[in-house]
Amino acid sequence: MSLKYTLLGFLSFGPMTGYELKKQMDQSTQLFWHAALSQIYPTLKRLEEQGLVTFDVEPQSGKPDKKIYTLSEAGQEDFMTWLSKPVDKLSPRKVPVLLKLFFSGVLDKETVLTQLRHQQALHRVQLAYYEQEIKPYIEQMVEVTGMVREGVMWELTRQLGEENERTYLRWLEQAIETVEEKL
Amino acid sequence: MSLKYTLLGFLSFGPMTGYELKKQMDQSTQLFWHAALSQIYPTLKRLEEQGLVTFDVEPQSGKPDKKIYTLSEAGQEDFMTWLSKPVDKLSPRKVPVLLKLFFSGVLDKETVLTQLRHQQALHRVQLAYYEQEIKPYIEQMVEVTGMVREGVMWELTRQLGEENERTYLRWLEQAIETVEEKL
DNA sequence: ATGTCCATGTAACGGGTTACATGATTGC
DNA sequence: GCAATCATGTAACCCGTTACATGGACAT
Repeated sequence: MSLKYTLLGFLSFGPMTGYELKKQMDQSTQLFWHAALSQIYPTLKRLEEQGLVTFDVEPQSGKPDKKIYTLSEAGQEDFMTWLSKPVDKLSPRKVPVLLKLFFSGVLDKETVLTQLRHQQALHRVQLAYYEQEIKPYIEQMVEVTGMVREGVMWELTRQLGEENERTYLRWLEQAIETVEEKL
Repeated sequence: MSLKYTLLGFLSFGPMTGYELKKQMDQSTQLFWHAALSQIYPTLKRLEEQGLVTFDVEPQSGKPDKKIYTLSEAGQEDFMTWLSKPVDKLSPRKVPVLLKLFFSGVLDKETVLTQLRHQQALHRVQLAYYEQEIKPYIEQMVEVTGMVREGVMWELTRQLGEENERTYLRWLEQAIETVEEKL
């Protein structure tokens, strides 16, 4: 359901093609919402059928013609209604590693430590990504577009991501110690 | 795919019915893996067809007969193979609130603050749940079953959940301040 | 030569949710 | 009287992933 609003949301920033929407998502919301092109294209089609977006075709040679989507008035309204509504539930997560760790009491110490160290590597990369890629990207985006209010919210979501990674890394150190001692 | 291993995992603790498996999940893994009964029953059936579990029927009156599932040797093997394998990717998250906040630059200050305060309430409840329900539950479980090694891992996953909630709450306070000042 | 970027899509499949169906017992 | 607990399941649907298909431009 929320892919719909991701697309409407980005289109509220300006007209775009499906391909460009995908790139936008990859550079920003992919941390809390992502989708493949094979899901985006049919969804845009459906949104057009529902009258929430319209599109113009820009002919190209050698590539398929561009379909540039624009948010309609009905789409803008639908989007704003969704946006203003408070979220009343915590979103249930699915985290395969935690599931594995939950059952890892039967494993020997070394296998669990390997798993934890592996996670450390992954989360260090992710933290660096938040600090070194996303942060400047947002700053640049705000500068170029002048979207200051939006920038405040973008930066807030980025900060949560960064803090989550720090928490995870702190926990991993603690977890490694605990496993070394007690398992 | 991981529901399979959740079920095999709990069955590695001992024979159980589908209904009991659901209860186990609700009291422990639901924080990082959950499922409805309407998904659990067909999955158990499939696992039985694949020879990973077997079941005995315990007749009852007034209720459907109990189907008590037991992990087979093949199931045990499959489970252990999965368990030992390192997880090599971060699991992509989908967090509707963050998506909403990401696009909330167009909203007025008060609407965003309402959203954030609402989140505060939800996460305070969740934190209390980790501290006051899950923690004693794990302790009691270890005492009753003597599963000390497993208990170490259960407690570790709980601690991450708790820390995540604390991080979220800290971030919310910061976010509220930022929105009050800058939006 | 090989791979990535651009730009569109379809088809098959799998995972997961919601709704529906049955029916006795226990607690408020 | 009404909801929750126990205990099983099926059917329809939606969301999302993987694989497949096309084909030129440009970089390594």
